[in-house]
Amino acid sequence: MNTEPAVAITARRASRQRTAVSAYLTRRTTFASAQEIHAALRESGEPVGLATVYRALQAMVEDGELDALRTDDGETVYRRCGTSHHHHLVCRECGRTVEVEAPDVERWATAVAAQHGFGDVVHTLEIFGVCDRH
Amino acid sequence: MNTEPAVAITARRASRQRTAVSAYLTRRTTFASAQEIHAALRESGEPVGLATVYRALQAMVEDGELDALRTDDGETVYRRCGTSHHHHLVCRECGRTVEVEAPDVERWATAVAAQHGFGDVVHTLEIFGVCDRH
DNA sequence: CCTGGACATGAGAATCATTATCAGGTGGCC
DNA sequence: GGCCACCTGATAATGATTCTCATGTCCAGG
Ligand SMILES: [Mn+2]
Ligand SMILES: [Mn+2]
Ligand SMILES: [Zn+2]
Ligand SMILES: [Zn+2]
Repeated sequence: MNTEPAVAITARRASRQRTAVSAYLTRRTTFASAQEIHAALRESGEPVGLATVYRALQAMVEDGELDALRTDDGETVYRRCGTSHHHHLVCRECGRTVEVEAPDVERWATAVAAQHGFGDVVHTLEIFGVCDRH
Repeated sequence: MNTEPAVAITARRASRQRTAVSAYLTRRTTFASAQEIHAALRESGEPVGLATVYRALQAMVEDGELDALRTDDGETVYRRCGTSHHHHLVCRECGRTVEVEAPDVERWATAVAAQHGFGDVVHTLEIFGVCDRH
């Protein structure tokens, strides 16, 4: 009989590059794009190939270590976030980000979907504004 | 003295092409991408340049005639929508879309932003699921 | 420790949606 | 009809992301 898991658990291997990307996002508190991370690491003397940055970010998102969101100018940005479901309040000026929870909204989203006969529901919710440091 | 408005009011001129794009989105009930619209119009024998499709969509969004949203595979899709503020419940399988209003969520978003000292707030909220025709 | 081989890296090419160019067309007020 | 600001569309450019593939390197087993 087959004792293998249906989907192989992707074994990640340690490397200087992945560590560098991960460490960068630990230091950083705002969302950052792959390009930005690539430039910053190169700057700081620990160069990592751009493709590798993309791969590292992708892996970390899959592993639930990072949240990703697409800016309206088409870049995907990443941030180390808490593991429980939450949304973001982001400053357009400085990028300052607050994680917010919204149980009422979660309930509302589920309920309105059910009312219209929709199942298997997910939602996206982000709030953008200007923080009080401006 | 200067009697001109600070920003010129963009005068839109009528054209077969704009009419075709507009009409297509009136017929259609689900979100559609520029590429899709371009192909459909060519198919139906009223060809419109791709750049023109993009320009028409852009203008209609500016004029508040269309809602636009970015799919997670990076395409922007457009839909003729109601003019009052609302959000979307979209079927992943067939694209069926329901416009939903959520005054509680609006209030919550404003309140949570204010609590954290954020002003000039906007938010995005979309719900995706699978509708009951599947 | 050693080693095989699966996994990772990175330079560069490819992809693909979108935007910019620019030469030629046209709607609409006079 | 004529002017001309605006519009069109073929094509090139852009830019983020992904793919390729030859080369490097973890690390589980031995
Ligand atoms: Mn987060
Ligand atoms: Mn809408
Ligand atoms: Zn700020
Ligand atoms: Zn459906």
